[in-house]
Amino acid sequence: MPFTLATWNINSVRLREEIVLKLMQEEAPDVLCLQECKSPVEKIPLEGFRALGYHHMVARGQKGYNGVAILSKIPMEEAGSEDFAGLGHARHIAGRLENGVTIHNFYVPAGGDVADREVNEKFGQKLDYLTEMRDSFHADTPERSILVGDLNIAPREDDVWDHKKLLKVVSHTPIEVEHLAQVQEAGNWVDVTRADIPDGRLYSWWSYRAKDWDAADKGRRLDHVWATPDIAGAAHSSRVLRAARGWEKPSDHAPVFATFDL
DNA sequence: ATGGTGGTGCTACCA
Repeated sequence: MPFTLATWNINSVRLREEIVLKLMQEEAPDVLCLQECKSPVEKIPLEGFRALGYHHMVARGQKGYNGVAILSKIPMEEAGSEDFAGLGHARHIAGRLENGVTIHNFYVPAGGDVADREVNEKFGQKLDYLTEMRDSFHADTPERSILVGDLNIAPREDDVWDHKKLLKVVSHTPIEVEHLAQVQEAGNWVDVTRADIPDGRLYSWWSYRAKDWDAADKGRRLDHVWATPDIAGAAHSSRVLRAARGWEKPSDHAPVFATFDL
């Protein structure tokens, strides 16, 4: 049975319940992975989601910050969560669908403003988080798995609006890109989005601070869909729903989709 | 070189 998955940094699931429902109604992914829910799990507004067929959820939450959730129309059981770098943050949850596919949903630390761990503790935490992700996939090679989320890194030159201007900007520095590449290598992860859409600029995030985000188009591809090689070939129809960045009271991220024929 | 816009929950912290 084919299924469609979407990943979306929602920047408060309670404030943006209406556009989550809109996405569910208009796009109806079978599985919706959210990041930055900014809500304790028990305060996620499930009623409307259930009414649209999303009867299954696995989630981790905390008050005000972080938070990840997987909402699914397909039966799903929890498959663990990790606290990489020992931050005590709700940044990872895993679910296993009834077809045996495991989904890892990550919200990698943003890393603060300065790309130097000596002066910016948050940058060090981001690198450490990625290193521990790498080690965990190295220790336990994932199979039949999908990894999605806001990884807060735009790895390729065509994942940002200006490669040279962003080389020293957190999210596109060489050391972050190298750390992300090591996570990818450790799990043999295939970048499904770029396997599907190999050429051209592609973004999933546009700052709130731009006057006209659409016209300026100073975006970055921070949100990713990866899969293990045993199922990556089943993926197709990848896309970024750019229009969602222009919806009422938008998140600064747009949802990223992929379909798997499994 | 700087400040620009948001969310959360109390005054800054985070993105």
